[in-house]
Amino acid sequence: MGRHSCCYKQKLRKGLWSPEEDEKLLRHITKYGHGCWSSVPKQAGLQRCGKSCRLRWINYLRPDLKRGTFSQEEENLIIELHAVLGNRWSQIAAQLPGRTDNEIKNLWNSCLKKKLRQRGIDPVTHKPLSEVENGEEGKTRSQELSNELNLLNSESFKSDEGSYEQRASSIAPKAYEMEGSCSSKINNTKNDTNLMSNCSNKDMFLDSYTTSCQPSDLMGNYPLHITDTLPTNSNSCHWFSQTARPFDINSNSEFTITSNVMSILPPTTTSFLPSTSFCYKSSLGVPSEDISAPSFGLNGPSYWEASASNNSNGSNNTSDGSRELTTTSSKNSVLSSWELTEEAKWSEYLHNPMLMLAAPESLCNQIRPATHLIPDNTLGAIILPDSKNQQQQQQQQQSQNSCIFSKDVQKLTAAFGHI
DNA sequence: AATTCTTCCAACCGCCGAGTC
DNA sequence: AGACTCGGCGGTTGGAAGAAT
Repeated sequence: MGRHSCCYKQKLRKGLWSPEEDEKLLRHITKYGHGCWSSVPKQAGLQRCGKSCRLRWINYLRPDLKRGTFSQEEENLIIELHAVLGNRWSQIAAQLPGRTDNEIKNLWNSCLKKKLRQRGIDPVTHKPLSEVENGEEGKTRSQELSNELNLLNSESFKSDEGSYEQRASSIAPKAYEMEGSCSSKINNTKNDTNLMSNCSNKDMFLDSYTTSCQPSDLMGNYPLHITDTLPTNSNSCHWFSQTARPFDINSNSEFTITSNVMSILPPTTTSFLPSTSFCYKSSLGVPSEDISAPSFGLNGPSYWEASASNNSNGSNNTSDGSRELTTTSSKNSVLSSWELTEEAKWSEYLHNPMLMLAAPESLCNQIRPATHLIPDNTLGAIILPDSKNQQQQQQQQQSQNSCIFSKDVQKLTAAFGHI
């Protein structure tokens, strides 16, 4: 492999980033914004090329990144979107707030492709393997994708030809059927939300989109109780998506979330807001104040583990069955939020939305919104309910979203009194 | 315990389009 | 118009970590 041309000019570092480099880059961007990426390394005192800095920021340092494993809902959404968009990872990532195209691409290549094949579905065409092998397809995949793109870009598609789920289901019906696609997490819900049970896999999944995409959801009136639906697996830090609002706890001491479809609505927050994850406490009756504890969402490469306490469990269940508010790195190390080391503190702000909100205004203001990940409005509009007044609905939704955001901030302010 | 194999993912590479001069 | 820079994207790779032998 050759070195990128810009890296020939100077002797530039390659490979994994050290914590020191991360800190330099973070400090620089926090203070000055990234501006012109090519000038960032020089200004930040880094021996890296601008591209490398940009990539590092986008894929790792950005404060609005969601960490942790992908939920079943996210996986299903990726499959759906892939059926429509193909390998347009950046567009898929735009529908999954807090996820990067690189992450999604890796997930697809390492996991989802395999799963689809195991289910007898061709990961490229999203059709049954037998059908693909028989060569009965009249169209090539590229043709299909081209057609889909045209549809996506056409106004008629947006307004008249049905909602996204209808399109997706017509394009890739098989994708919904994988994994018993009613995600096991959902099906395991003790409370039996009824939202996603009692239906065929496909219907369940689609219904979850259709029914949840209602204005009321935007106001948090569509509570899917996730207390028992969240993964209790290995990596153990259970992350909320951008749509999860810790404030919902107040109602009944449980977190509630809206369904995944919220993820593909136009974003309502700026880049540093709670798209980052919250660790949660799963047991009932957790005082909401507990949530205010700063969770340290560092979930990075192994070198961070140097500052992490040695708890390989990661789940950290307590004797009473509740989970302590802990976080993990990707390697299952757990760093108690109360055991932060000095070297880790700077990144609290990065990875903890609560702290970020409480951070000095100057700090927040200086972080340039990650506009590259703001979902395209066109695509965002696709999943909105059919309506003659779609545009008006969009405006209303935006208004509502904005309203929600304002309320959330107000609640945060009230809760923490820091802002 | 040592070695080999497999998986996963962070990061790099090359290409492309847009913007500027 | 052509050269150049820059940002962005998708494909690919290298190596760390874990699993298997």
